[in-house]
Amino acid sequence: MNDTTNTETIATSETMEPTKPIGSAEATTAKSAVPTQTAQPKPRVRFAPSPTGKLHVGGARTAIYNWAFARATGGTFILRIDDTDPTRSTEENTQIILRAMRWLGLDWDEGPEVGGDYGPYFQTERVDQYREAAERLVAEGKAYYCFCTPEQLEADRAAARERGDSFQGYQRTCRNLDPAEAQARVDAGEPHTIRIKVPDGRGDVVVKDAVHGEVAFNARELDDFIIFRTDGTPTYNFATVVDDAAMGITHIIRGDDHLSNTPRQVIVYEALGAPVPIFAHISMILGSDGKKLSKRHGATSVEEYRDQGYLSDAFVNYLALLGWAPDGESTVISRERLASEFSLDHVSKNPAIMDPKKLDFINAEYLHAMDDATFASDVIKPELAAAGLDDGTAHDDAWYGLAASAFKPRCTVSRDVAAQMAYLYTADDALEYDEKALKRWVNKQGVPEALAAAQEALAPISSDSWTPEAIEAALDPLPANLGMGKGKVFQPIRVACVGGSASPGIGETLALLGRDHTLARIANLAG
RNA sequence: GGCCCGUUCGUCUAGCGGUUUAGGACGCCGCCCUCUCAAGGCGGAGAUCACCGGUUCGAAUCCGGUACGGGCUACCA
Repeated sequence: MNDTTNTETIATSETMEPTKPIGSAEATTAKSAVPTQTAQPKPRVRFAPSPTGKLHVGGARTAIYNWAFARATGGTFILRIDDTDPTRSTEENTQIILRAMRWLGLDWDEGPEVGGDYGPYFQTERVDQYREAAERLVAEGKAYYCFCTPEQLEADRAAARERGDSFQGYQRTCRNLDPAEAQARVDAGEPHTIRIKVPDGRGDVVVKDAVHGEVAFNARELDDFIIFRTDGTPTYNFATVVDDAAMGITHIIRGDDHLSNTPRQVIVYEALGAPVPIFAHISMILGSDGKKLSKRHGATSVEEYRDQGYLSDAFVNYLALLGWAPDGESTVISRERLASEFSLDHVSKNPAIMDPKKLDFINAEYLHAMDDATFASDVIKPELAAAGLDDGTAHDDAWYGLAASAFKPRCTVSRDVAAQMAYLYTADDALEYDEKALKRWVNKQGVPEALAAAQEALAPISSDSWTPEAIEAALDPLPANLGMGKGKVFQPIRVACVGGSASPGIGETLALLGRDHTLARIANLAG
């Protein structure tokens, strides 16, 4: 019956008309519209995660590329939840994924919570469509019932292996069963699956891929794979295609672990009579050892990165550039640029190793680019609150602004800030001193004199004029007066006030600490 | 086993037959700034473009093979 004996490229970009749902408003208006051949249909892309776990970095990058492609081309970005695996899919995971998508700032035009003309957007709610499509294919002779048991299949496979056959797939045992007889067995309740029929004489299946070019597969290597299981549920390779066809998806951007499955899916598109989309298979993200990213390598889910204090913009920036480059120069690229310049032809083919150091660098760039007021309100206050140090009312805006300018350049990740500011919130007599700092700077000759001199110089400054400038002006003459180096004088003061040898400039540090705490702490150490 | 994909500094990449002594960024090292730690400025090391053959006047760039890595080959997605 199928005699398309050709070796043509089938996955051409031809007419990529989205199949509009019957009766939709657009479908009726489209009919009356003047036929414009030149109008390039807007791309429709989708991100279709399975809620079998959290959103991991690889999935996040796939989502970012889909989103960016849609935005850059004026297309539509669809979020669909592929929850056909009932044993592993959970509602909780769905929520985690939606939350992660929102945190990443990847707004979807159609999908859960926003709806759309091509819904529903959960595969479990579309099962009728899969059933209907499968039965239609059976009726048209493009698919058939298979009564082989798993044991039988396993035995066939083993036998093929024994024989040394290069093909170890399904032997097409049930392919030529008489349709009427098969139907009778089905009606009698015999357990069965439904398999797609790879057309006889089908030449090479050529997958048109925006990042890999054209990839040819010999159709004879393709299995008559199962599209419906014995339990009446559709398999991934079938459900996805039915959905993508029904939703009018024009470009499928996904992980390259799917590349080998693509010719099978192309067979389904053809059986369905649907246009074959353009594919873009992007590489995987690997851990530092070049192996698949896993817990061993550190954080793998986007929520872990969020919790560690990475900025959404920076995270998206980093992931976007892991495998895509607008040019050879840009390292920091705004979301706006990503959304306007992204293109599939600059996506690299090779797997990318996740580099936490570079993520840190980019995050720091974003942090440092914030103005002080924003850093204070968006980073310092929430972080201090989360650490239980300050509910945001302990100081006035000027103080938080000063803290921002003092600590901002010292942070690479938001969460750094609370740890760095902790000494500003401990009780004066509970301050812990770093052993090495004490040894190196405090237990030295001349230090008691220096601390006493500092106290004397600072005491006259009133709380009202306790500013970095005033403090520095007061302390500045001390080294010369004491005949000591600056470090010899300032470091003991620093250790006395913060407990360690690292902090922002002495003026800023003491200003943030406040007059009373400063004098008390110096007195404590001078003892 | 079969089929498919990939391979440029440690890492992410630019490069699409001559303009390349292979460019940028992270990281690393050094110098400057400096009261510490950062930040910032300047500079440096770092890639025989996996390997072997071929095409060409000329190849990182095109072709073939090899090696190594990865994927698919499931009634997983």
